[in-house]
Formats: sequence, C-alpha cells, structure tokens
Amino acid sequence: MPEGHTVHRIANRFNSDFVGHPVRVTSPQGRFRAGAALIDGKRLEKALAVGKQLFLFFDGDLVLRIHLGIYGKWQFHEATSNPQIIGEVRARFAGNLAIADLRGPTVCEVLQVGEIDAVMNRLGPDPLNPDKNGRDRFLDKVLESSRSIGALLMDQSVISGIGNVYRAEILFRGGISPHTVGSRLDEPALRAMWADAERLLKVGVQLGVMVTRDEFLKCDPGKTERYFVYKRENMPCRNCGGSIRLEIMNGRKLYWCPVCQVR
DNA sequence: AGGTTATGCCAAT
DNA sequence: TTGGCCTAACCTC
Repeated sequence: MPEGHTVHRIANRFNSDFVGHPVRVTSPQGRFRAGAALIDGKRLEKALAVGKQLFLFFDGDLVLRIHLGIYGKWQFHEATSNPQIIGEVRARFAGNLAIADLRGPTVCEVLQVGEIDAVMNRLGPDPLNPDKNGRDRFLDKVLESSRSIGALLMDQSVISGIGNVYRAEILFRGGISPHTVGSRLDEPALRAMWADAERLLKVGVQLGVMVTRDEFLKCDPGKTERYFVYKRENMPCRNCGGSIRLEIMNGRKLYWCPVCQVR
C-alpha cells in the first residue's frame, strides 16, 4: 500500500528495530544478490523516508534506496521466528530485533552516500518531514504551473508522498476541482491543501491505512467507509448525493465529485 | 486455475 | 501518450 504514509511507517520500523545493529542482507530471489553483498553485515546507521522512497544508510557510506512502486511490499517478522521464504523475496534483512522481507520493489539499489543528493534534489517537499520552507516550495511550484492541480499533486517533484488515493481525497476535502490549473489557485487554498496533506498523512502513519473522513480519523472504519471519493465511481457523493465520477487523467484513475469540487 | 486489478514510474513513441 | 514491468490479492469460473 505504498503512498507516503506506508514508507514513513517502514522507516520508523527500521529506526526502532534495526538501527545500531549489523544487518544480514540476502536476496533469496537472487535479483538483488550483488547489492546485498555490498551491505551484508554492515551496521545500519539510520532510515529516512522521503515521499515514497526509503533510504537506509549503512556503515561505510553506502545507502540503499528502495521504491516500492505499485506492487512492492514489506513484511516484518520476529527475529527469533526463522520465517520460511515464501514466493519471490527480493531481499531479506535480518537484524538483532526483527527480520524484514522485501518483495516486488521497482527500485532496490545500493548507492554511495554522495550519489544521494541527486536523488533528493528531484524530490519535492514531503509534508511529513521537517522542512521550514517545504510548504512555500510547494506553493511556488503550483502557482507557476499551467498544469492541473490533479496532475500536480501526483508529481513527486511538486509534493512527495501523495499518490492516487490522497490526491482524490485531498481535492474533495478542499472542494477543489482536479482540473483547476495550478496558477489559478490562491495561496490560502494551497496552504490549506498542504496542511490537509500533512494531517491525512499523519493519520495514515498512525493507523497504517489511509482514512480521510473526519469522523473516522482516530480509527479505521473499514475498506468501504474509509474514503469520500476514491473507488466510489457512480456511488452517491457522501456530501451532495450526486454521482461520483471516474475519469482517466494522465493514465491514472481520477475520482471526484463535480458538484462539490467546483473551485 | 485463470483473469483482473492495483496506492507507481520510466522508457519509448 | 502508451506500454512494460514488478507481485499479490481478490475476483470468477
């Protein structure tokens, strides 16, 4: 379930269960054998999530960069459990306190620490990371753009960590049409959008699932109740009763309410 | 068992 | 703008 909240949860897990200890790294599936050999047995110094990317900093100035893509998943086990390898496990990380299995990532590569800046510089601000100017960088990029806000929220160089679910839900909550061009939005609306993204991502980190309806922000109401518009095409809008629309924007499914999202 | 779908990204067109 | 790719879960038959 990889939008930003998932990756931050994983980073938290690595920081609590793996940092400070040597980590055995293997590639049962084989596709990461060479990379695994570079970091196997080294001590993990820290884990850092930026948007949808996870960076694991190892002893010896090596950084493992992981991007789950659409299919990637993590699975954690007790350190003492000696879990069987089931299916395609790209990489297994065995620390003193836990074991983590990685499947199906689109990126899993070992870089020199000096190569990380280039990656970071391509990423927009992440509302979950401390960055004094993050919000303003987001505002500037949107306000100077002639692209739609629906496309901009999905662009990881504009704001990082937002995916298809949060995109749809944030725009609904703001009453903003996904087709509104960035430069036609105003600063107060965008400041509110940034704040809402931060709020929803934090809920996601806490609950482990994306919940976007205010009455449920403290607990998971279950799949069918979590969202306002995502995956609710042709169902009645929870606000106006009108029909939720599904269209394709830049090859991705876009869900929205044309009645409630008029700004 | 087989088909469909997915919260993503990139290279090729 | 399109197609390819990574894998698992959820459908239907």
